[in-house]
Amino acid sequence: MPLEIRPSQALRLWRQVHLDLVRDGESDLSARQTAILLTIYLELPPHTVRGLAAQLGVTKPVITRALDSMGKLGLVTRRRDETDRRNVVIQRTVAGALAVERLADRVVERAREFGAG
Amino acid sequence: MPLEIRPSQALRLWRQVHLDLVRDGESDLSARQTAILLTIYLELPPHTVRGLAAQLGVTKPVITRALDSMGKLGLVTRRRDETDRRNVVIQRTVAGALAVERLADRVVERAREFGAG
DNA sequence: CGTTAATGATACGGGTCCGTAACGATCGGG
DNA sequence: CCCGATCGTTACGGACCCGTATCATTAACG
Repeated sequence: MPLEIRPSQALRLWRQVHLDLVRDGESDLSARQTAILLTIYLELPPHTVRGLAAQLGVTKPVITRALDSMGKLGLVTRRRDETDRRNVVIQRTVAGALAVERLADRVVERAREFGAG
Repeated sequence: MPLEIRPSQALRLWRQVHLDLVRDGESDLSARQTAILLTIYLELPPHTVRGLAAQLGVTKPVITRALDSMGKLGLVTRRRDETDRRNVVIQRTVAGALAVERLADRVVERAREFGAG
């Protein structure tokens, strides 16, 4: 059972959530960072720098830097893979899970406000 | 009749659309710019720098610069208000309307793909 | 008029992000 | 054992964005 949504509803939803993010000062995350964060929290582990770069279609430094900044915010953590020490495994954090959950609630909340548009 | 959407659906939708934007290189727009663009195309004109700044809760230079860059991309245009030449009226463009429409279709398309999640 | 208020644009210093290229660490196969 | 391949990181130069402060232009009003 697909999720039915009209173009005008989609646009109003997109605008309102972005307005919320800007106003609450949570617009620190770029589109890339958002995609990375949600991939980490929605897709099955393990997540590596290379894997994320491939999924997003960007270069590895982009992932490394995004992990740096999101790590500073406490949203993710890195750990060396002991079975193959070349790899780095990206791990979730409590703060990151909360941030993702907050975003979901925001979208759900704003969607509910919109009647037939 | 509100738009019913579950948190997990919201997150998958948010992730997938952001992934699309990143992969197609349309992630040039920051969260602020997205909010500005959609405000211009969804809310009733006229739009001024000051009005947009107030709606977003940001300073005027943010709007000026966003209009500069979005103007370079052809998404919006500025015109002096002849009745009060201090004001600048932000106007829509064909390219901007197409970009907004494309975003809407993207969201609708991705939403449709998601079953009960 | 002249003064005050308001609008949008600009200058500046600081921060972040980008892609390319190079690097050190680690694995694996001959 | 060593050499190539792979992984993630860092260096570099350039571009963009931010907020504060300031500016020129225009309007409003005494």
